[in-house]
Amino acid sequence: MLDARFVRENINMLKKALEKRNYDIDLSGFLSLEEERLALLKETEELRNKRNTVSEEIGKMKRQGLNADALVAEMKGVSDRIKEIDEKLKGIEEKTGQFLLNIPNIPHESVPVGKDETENVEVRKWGEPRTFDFTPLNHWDIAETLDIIDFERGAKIAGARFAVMKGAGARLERALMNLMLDMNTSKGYKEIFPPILVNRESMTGTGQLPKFEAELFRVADPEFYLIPTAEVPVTNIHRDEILREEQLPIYYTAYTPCFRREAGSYGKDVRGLIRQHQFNKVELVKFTRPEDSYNELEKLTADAEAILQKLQLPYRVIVLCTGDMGFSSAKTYDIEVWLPGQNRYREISSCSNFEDFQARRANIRFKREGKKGTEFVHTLNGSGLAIGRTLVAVLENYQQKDGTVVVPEALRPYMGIDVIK
RNA sequence: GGAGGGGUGGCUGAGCGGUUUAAAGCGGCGGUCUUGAAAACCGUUGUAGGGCAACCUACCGGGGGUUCGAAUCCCUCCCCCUCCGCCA
Repeated sequence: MLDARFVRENINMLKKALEKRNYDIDLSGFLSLEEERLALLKETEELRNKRNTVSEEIGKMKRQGLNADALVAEMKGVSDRIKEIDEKLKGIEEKTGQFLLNIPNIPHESVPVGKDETENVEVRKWGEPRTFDFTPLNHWDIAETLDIIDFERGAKIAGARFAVMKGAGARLERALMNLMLDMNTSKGYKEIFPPILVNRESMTGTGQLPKFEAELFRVADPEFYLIPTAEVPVTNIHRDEILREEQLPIYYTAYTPCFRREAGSYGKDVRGLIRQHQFNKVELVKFTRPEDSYNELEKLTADAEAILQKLQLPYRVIVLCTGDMGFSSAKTYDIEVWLPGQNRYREISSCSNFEDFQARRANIRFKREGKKGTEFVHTLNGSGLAIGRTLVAVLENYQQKDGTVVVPEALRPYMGIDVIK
């Protein structure tokens, strides 16, 4: 969310930013609403001031046994007027609040301008895609032969976009989770295991609500939302808190299952593990001082990359252009891993700096040493990494001609075997 | 699921319709004293919005109501604690 005063004072800059992001939002109504709101605010505050002083006076008179009926009658009128104005204010604030909640973040100046994903820019590449002396298979074919992922039974038990992991498949899922958490915690990230059902306030705090309700699973009674990413519960750990400067930066890492409706993705990635309603992910979350956040974004991205390097999986890093960025983000790097079965790079991690966008919504502030007042922290997060997609990458990159899969060196202590057969 | 108790400033904890602009203590910060520290003593101590200076307004779990006036009374929702029941 952007600050109302900021929007008021930077309306032209905001217009340009929205154009770059392909957002068509009419800003003209906002300014007049704000004008009305501030005028009403001034009026009600003046009336309250009058009521406060006169009410005190009435109290004094009554204690002295004097008659205060005239003042009481007058204040009755003042109170009615206050009520009337507050009613109007509430209506206006409802409108401006909704308006602000639906404005996306402003892209950082270093983000390339572009209309959609075709204009994202590659930043770097790591590793050489392996050359095969046979035609590499898709992971679902590999998995079927090895009997380690069961899509049919996943569909029977739950539905489309669900899978059952079996034997070495289940073990591989767990091995990846442990490797990632071990690597992240060794770099100073504190391990968190949060609730995966959360309330409405938390979803609003990180920006999923109110705009993206259709992409979430919801439990009806009592009402909860299933998290689409650990970003939600972990960022909300510090909702409505004032942190001390010396606590920053805070690094958290969390494994959680993630749940996504994938509404509107019909026909996309219908086969395999790439796009599931339920998937596992290890997440990295940071809270930083504003002046540190872009440096921390580079470090966070590098920490996610380190896992792919450890697994010897080729990847590239791209910076998302203004037209392809997420709603809450000011800058996003996607890490894409090489998938021989699809002969292309696929997203395996998304690392973003939200600046103070989430912090303002979730009211996460900090106090500088020896300075008056508070400031919003900057929040960042990134996958480190999506486990299901990493498993796909391992299967496809380490497959052999005979249908078996070599276990990457780094995973052997966790798997207890060298080859999945 | 049943019964009861409770949510007040960084923490503990009073207040239960108008000298409370939220008492007191602890903690924090500044000062006096001291070679230094501790103790003692004095002062200070939240957040947000509006004017951006004095100042004003709001905030005692959230929302609504009664009243000239609400932390205090009423309604409603949420959360926490204790006991019973059930149960990983």
